[in-house]
Amino acid sequence: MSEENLLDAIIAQAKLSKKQTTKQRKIVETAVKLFAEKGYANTSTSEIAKFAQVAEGTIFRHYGTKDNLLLSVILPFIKDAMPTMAESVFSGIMTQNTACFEDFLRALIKNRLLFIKENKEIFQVVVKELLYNDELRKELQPYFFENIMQRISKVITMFKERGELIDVSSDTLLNMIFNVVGSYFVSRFVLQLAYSDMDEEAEVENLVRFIMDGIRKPSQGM
Amino acid sequence: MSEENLLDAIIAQAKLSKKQTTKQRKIVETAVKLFAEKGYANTSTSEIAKFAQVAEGTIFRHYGTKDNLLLSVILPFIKDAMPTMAESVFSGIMTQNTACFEDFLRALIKNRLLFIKENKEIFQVVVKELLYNDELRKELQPYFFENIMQRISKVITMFKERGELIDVSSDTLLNMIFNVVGSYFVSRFVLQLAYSDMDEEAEVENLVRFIMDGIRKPSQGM
Amino acid sequence: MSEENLLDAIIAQAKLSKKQTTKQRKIVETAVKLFAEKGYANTSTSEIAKFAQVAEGTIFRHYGTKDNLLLSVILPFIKDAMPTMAESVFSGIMTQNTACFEDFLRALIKNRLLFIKENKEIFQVVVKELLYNDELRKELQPYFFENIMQRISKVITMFKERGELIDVSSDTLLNMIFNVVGSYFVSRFVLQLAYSDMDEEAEVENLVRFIMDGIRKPSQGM
Amino acid sequence: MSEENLLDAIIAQAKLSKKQTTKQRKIVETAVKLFAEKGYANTSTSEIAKFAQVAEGTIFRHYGTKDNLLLSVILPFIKDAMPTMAESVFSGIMTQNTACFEDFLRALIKNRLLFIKENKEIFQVVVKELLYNDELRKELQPYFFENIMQRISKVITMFKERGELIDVSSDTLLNMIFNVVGSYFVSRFVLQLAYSDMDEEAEVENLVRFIMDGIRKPSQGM
DNA sequence: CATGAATGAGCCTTCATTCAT
DNA sequence: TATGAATGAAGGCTCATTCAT
Repeated sequence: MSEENLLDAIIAQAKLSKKQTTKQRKIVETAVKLFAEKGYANTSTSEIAKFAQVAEGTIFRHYGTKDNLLLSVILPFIKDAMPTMAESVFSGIMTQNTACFEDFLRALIKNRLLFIKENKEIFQVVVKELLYNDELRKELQPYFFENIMQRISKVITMFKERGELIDVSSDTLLNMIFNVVGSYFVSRFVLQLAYSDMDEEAEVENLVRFIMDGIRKPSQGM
Repeated sequence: MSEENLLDAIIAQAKLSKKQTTKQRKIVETAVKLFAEKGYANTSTSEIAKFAQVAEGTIFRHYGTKDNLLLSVILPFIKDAMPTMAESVFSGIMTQNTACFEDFLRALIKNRLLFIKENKEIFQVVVKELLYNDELRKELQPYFFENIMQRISKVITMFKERGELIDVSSDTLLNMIFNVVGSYFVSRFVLQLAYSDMDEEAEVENLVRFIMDGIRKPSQGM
Repeated sequence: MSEENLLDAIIAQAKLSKKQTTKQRKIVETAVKLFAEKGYANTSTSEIAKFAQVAEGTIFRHYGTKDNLLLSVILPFIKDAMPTMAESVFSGIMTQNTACFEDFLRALIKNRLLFIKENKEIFQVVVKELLYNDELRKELQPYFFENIMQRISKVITMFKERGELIDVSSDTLLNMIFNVVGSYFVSRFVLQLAYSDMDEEAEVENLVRFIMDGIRKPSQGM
Repeated sequence: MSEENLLDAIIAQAKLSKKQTTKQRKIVETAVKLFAEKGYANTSTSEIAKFAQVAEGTIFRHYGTKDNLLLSVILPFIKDAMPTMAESVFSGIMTQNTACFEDFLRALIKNRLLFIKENKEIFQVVVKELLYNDELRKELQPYFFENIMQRISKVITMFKERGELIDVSSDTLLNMIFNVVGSYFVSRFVLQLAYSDMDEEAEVENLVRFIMDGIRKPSQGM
């Protein structure tokens, strides 16, 4: 889980992923499902092999180690989570419908919600392992900050300059937003708490509103 | 991790814990530390025995199974986290300084922050295992909701009736608050992200402010 | 030792046994020897592995559990002990040389004696475990009665109708015969008591004579 | 299970048994029950301690080892089984009602049946362990032969001289009788097979008749 | 005499990984 | 490339036995 540089791994991964055989795809799919269900540590390679209808040796022929299989599950997701967010999301979102920060926030949340809904199981794996596996977290953290956080940070700074946001450091603002949105995703898709009776649209709206305005009732007379 | 009722386990545990040996204490302490560091699944009983300077058999004489050792680590924390919160916190807080919901919220956060700071490692274990271990989560959830959530929910309802909070269901309000505060605790004590340059006092104040007022700058003229 | 049906186990076993590895054969051979020598409960899998010159894991790759290894030793013997006896023995014996019950009995004893002499060690294991292991006995008993006892019972009934045997229920007759023959096999092959100075031929003859005529000296004058 | 001489053990045992505390009796009673139920090898000392409501240490204070506890269970039974049989049975029986061997045999069987019925569980333990435990068997065998077999052998010889029994060596006769009677006891009290619908009286009578006369129907005309 | 905490060797089993086919 | 038999280290757990109290 440690050795070398993560980016190298990503690149190596990319190379391999070109010629993915049917069996390889089956292996990764099965691994995702099982890791999501029971966690990486509680899933054995023999189990993966059985459900993927593949010999156990085949897994190791392609991925070398179980750790590496985990990376092969997680990295493409991370790779996708970031640049997608970066490119299509930002530039795309920023230009048109984003008269104000609230619009940007709403668009961002909707965009990520869609992405995660389509990758629910991998999201579960990533969150669980990021929390559980210190090594992995340490490796991914800097990469994560540089790509996502900084980018959003810039947007926030921009809107702050426009005077739309309160006078708190951009990092702090970013953090608050990230926490609220992140904990929403986690409790919904990982913990799978069914607390709310709102529909999704309303939930997003509520999230946005909460972030923008908090919970205090505006004094009537004003 | 499944069988039986959790409350029974708690009771049984309480009974046993009366005559705790020095070795028993040592075992639990070591288990907490190692579980926090590397997670339950990645910590072996032989490792615990080694660091606790105890024969491996001794662990099983007292706790029967590794699973049960985990419970012996987690349950006292849970038991403390809830009633303490319930009693001392609520009644104590509610009477004096709680002219408004904001004061209640601030007191609550400070109180729990103190508690978690004093039990940092166990908190890590609890969070990690709650996320990682589905069985455990399912067992603890109802117990958790009934004790904590409902109680806070009542307070929220009360303040809503006083007209201090926006017109959103108490459950939703509770959730939003819980997410913000919870994710603060998690990212600070579990993920150990050192994002902020604020001191603790300021962080709490910022949290309270964020929950109450959001991030939108009040329009100047108003 | 309990779950499921024994016949299923036999069938599953049969399927697996098609492609038996050299190592597998070695494992079973060693297991038979050691179980016979010291009993199932006093033989460790590591010991079996050592003597079979196999990694301990190999045992479990093929047999899953120690219990299952025992079954893999016992079941083929049982399977062979019964149908063989049933078919070849009965029909074979019955037709030609069996003018009377005595001839049938003699042929049966000789046939089984041969079989057990060729499977002495497994016979020891079976007897010991059948006596020692209640679960196993309960599982095997019905199977045993239906296949062996009933079949012999029919023969006995037939000869009774011919008027060759005394007027006692067939079951009781069967039991007496089985006890005499069985205890002969057990004391000779399991307890390994060397009481007799007769040769085998004479022993069988004595057995037959005893069963047929008892020990009372015929009154001279008659 | 091996060291030293068995007779010494018996004597030592006798000494101890004089001042048997309540706890000691409880321990032996429990041990008998559990050994009978699940076999020596599958019964743990902690289990015995639990059911006997005694600390585990207490068992070892009195009996030193688990092996020795087994001996403490078995030896008194053996000691009783033999002399009792020897004295009261033989001399007692022989004089009065034993006009013929059949009477002697009947009396002997009835006497032992009574004894075993009163010591059913210990009998189970003895039989199972004698079969399972080679060491134990080797130790007890000579002792057994010298005390029981020889004594009965003399009686048989006597009746042979009277011309009541067929011309087969006394040892062989003894063996045949022992096998029939023994296997009856074992299948009834150890295997607990409920094959027969006769009452006990009839069963004994049948046993005697079988031993004396076999199963062949006497030819009518003679 | 009785206790029960403590021990550590040994047990059965799992599992990631290797390698000959 | 794919297989699956084989491995052996490591894991959780049991148990007879010891010993301080």
